[in-house]
Amino acid sequence: MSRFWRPGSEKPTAAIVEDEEGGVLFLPTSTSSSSSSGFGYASLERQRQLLPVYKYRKAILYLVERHATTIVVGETGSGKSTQIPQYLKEAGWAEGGRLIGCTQPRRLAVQSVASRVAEEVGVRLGEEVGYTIRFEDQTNPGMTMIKFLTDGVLIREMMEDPLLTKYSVIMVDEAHERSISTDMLLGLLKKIQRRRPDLRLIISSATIEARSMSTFFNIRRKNSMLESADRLPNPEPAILSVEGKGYTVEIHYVEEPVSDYLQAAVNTVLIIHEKEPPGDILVFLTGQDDIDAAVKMLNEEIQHRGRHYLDLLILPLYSGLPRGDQGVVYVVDSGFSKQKCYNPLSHQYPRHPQGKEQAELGGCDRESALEEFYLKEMQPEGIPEMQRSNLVSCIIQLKALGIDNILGFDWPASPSPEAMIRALEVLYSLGILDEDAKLTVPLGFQVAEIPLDPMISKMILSANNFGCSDEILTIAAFLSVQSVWVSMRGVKKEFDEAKLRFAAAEGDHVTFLNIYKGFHQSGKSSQWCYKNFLNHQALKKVIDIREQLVRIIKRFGIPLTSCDRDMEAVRKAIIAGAFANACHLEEYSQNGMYKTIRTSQEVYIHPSSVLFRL
DNA sequence: CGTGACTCT
Repeated sequence: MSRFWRPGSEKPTAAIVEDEEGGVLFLPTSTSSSSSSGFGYASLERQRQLLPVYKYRKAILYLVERHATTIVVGETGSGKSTQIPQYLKEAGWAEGGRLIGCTQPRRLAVQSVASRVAEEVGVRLGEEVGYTIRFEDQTNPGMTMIKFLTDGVLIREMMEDPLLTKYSVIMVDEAHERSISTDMLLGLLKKIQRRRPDLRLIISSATIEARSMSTFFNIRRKNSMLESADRLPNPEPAILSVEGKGYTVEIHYVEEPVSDYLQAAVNTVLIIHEKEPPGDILVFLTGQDDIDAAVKMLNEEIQHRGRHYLDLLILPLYSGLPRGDQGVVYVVDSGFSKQKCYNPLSHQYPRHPQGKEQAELGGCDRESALEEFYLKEMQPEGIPEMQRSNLVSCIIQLKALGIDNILGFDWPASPSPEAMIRALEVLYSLGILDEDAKLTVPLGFQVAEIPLDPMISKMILSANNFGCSDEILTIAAFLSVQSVWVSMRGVKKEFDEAKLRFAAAEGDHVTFLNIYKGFHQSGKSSQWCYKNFLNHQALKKVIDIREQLVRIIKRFGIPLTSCDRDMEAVRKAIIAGAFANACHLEEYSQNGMYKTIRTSQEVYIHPSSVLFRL
């Protein structure tokens, strides 16, 4: 390896341009804009050097040394996520037992980036290079130098260590996604920076939202600090733009809008398989049900077409599944994504969230009018999630970190006062906050420590009064996974029968207890799940969450007690947490209409409930 | 008779 630039040594000779906001902007010095496609069988080291980010190695290290915050803008594929942490380690940022942290919004990304980096560094995952996600800590204290983690885990770590003293640098990746936890993390890191001027932040983003990020992180230091200012990093953020992708991307558009986007995506996959050279194909769809449906459709096609379709291996990939291997060549992007939209007054999620009526689809050979549509009409980013979400969990976490003035918190995107007040109301009515909006003792602090929706946490803590913590922990774990039922297309009758085997007259919560019992008796068998139309993966997650909850309540000194068949106790505990959602049946309604007590909102029992039409 | 946005702790 050639020489590394170390912090404190002479600055690199790259083109530096002062930008209007006082940050430093590096422009690419290389004139060759050619991008190589594919890395062939080059060595790992050679592959690293071919990544676009490699040209900016010195610049990045220089900026991180000199600036408290560095904003790195670069397209997917530039190598930011895998390379920058390694550059930092090579430059000495992990020396003296310090950690280089790199956050990702999703668990899958944490695992795959971490294992790639471990491979490049040439170490076993979990040693010098590790990762932490919920239920899985692959780090070795005293040994780990680069640690990948979800931003949610880093926020949790702040409860133990509010200034994150173990970290010398924290890189927040995918900041352009503006997820609740990323935005919250950015706000908290800004606060930490005031107390820890030595901490370096790297904000990594795929889009030029860099300017607003830069304004957000621009902290004016007080005069009292001027004396030591020459030893401290510049508080004004630096912006660095990484040009290039590292591989070529050809984009093809459909010529006309398609009526069935799923069928169109499936057809495109078949065309690529038939006509293009071999390679893995990644298809982006909006959710688990569409993914499962597409897998089924493709497998049926393989059955029909036979022969040279038999080597087509169809694999689903979503959060609920274990990680699949990488190595993608073709991408089919349906252009649709699902978003939540929260109304603080009605507390409802609209069934059809805002979105484009027409989808784009890669795969055909010619450019078309739809390309223009794609470029003009499809917004790259929407309203940050923070501004369209229920803030109950978010507020309680900030409170637990000692941030009392929620309305005055410095958010990257401030939520509406209505949404904040609604969340404060709910927390107050649950007894989690007092009249001064402070966490109550012990309830509020305990709720903050439980990694669940505060309503469910309240349910758990109330269960102690009714002697049913055993049952309520099971119910809480079920309420924390998507759905334990597998999606059924075409086998409705058998599905309904399977469900009836577990159905309880008391409702869905008690039904969960029956499923849990059955799953345990089966020895957690996946065969048993398959027979009963249950999602094995989801039930294993229920077990994991339940185990985590058992550990937490034991720490609080709450015993695990069962009420046996006393479902009255279970119902009382549920109501203690969920009373804000109480409704009453409209007596004269023909169609089983209920109205919420709080706002007289019309509601109906969901068709997936065991109480539907009873 | 008739449905379920996606993450994260």
